[in-house]
Parts: sequence; structure tokens; C-alpha cells
Amino acid sequence: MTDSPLLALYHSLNAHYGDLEWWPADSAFEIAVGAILTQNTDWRNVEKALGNLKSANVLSIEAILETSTDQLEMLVRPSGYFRMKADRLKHLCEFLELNSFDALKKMGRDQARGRLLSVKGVGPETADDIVLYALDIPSFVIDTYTRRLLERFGLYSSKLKYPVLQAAFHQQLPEDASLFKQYHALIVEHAKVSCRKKPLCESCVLKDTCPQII
DNA sequence: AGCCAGGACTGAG
DNA sequence: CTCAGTCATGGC
Repeated sequence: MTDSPLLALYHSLNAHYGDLEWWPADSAFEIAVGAILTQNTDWRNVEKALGNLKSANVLSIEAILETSTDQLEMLVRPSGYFRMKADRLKHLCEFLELNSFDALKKMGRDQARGRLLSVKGVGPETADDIVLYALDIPSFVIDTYTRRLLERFGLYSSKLKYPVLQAAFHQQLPEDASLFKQYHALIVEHAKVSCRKKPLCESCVLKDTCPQII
């Protein structure tokens, strides 16, 4: 029984990079906040913003809701789009006030994901970040790195819609939150060390171990 | 000195 | 519904 292409790709990435321990955070709430802050933003800038929130003791639902918009904007500024993100964090916290992580987890994937998507500023990727890493429910995250990787390996066009690409992962992988977490982490890690422009790097670390794909 | 980052929303056609 | 425009700081 040979692996499906996406599972084979996972094994290759995993063999090279090993366990990556994602998502770095001290709580489910910090993960949700990070998911908003990292939208189209380098994680290193997100860390600065999270650090500001922690230093100001503003990393909780109540604290964010009580903090003035101006103050919140100042704190999240290093992560970019600071006005928009401050606003999105407010919306997220209003939502979490009524829907605890515990309650969301009990709803199951589709329900929880659907509720999250109703929050202004939470799109498909952010919702999946939260469902997967904060709720520990297997829902695969499709980001720009994922699209680029699939495109390069000739597996799926990066133009395909989010649900289509996600379905491919869901069909080809065992329904395992730990595996989904690690896979997404591996994709991002690989993106950081691989070149951005070439269709497929000659020095790609997967070249030797993923012959079925390359 | 540009280019780009772990997206999502909006308005136009 | 498809798609360009918009939002913004910091690293390399």
C-alpha cells in the first residue's frame, strides 16, 4: 500500500525537519490572538506585538475589551495593519465572551468553524488556525506557503479554492490533529529555508527523499 | 532600496 | 462571482 501524494510529502518533510512544536503559545487564547496578528505578517513581528500585550497585561478577553482602541492599536502596532487588527481583536473577544473554547470544542469541527467564520476579520485560514491549534480539532490549514508548495510539486494548482485544497488534505490524511499541526508547521518551516522564486529548487531538501513527487 | 510577510474585506464590473 | 485595491510595520 503506497502513500497518497500528500501523505508521502508529509513523510518526506517530517524526515527532514523533525518535530517542530507548534503553535508557540501559553494558552488557547494566545493562539487565537496570534492567528489574527499573523495575517499576511511575518511571525517575528507578531512576537513583538504579543510581547507588548503581555507586558501591558492585556492578553485576556476581558482586558482587550476594556482597553481603549487607541491603546490597543499602540500595542499591536509592530505586527502591521494595526488599526484593522486592533478592531479584529475586539470582534474576536466579543465572540469569545459568548463562545468559550470549551463550548466551541464540544460543537465539533464544522459548527465551531462556522461560528468563527461569522466573526469579522476571521477568514478560512484564521478559523482553521484556531480550530486546529486552539481547539485541537483536525481541520487543515491552507496558507500561501501551502499553495506554493502544492503548485511547485505539481500536485494542485494554487488557484484552486480554499475548500477544494482543504478537502484534498482531509481525504488523503488520517484524521489526526497532531499530524495536521505538524504538517502545517513543516510546510511553513520548509518555506523559510527554500527559495521563493524558482519553480523547484535544485537544492531542495526533499529532492532525494520524495522521488515519487519530484 | 525595494520586496514581501503564517489574509480578509470591500466595491466595481 | 472574480478581482484589483486596501491595510502597515519590520526584516532582510
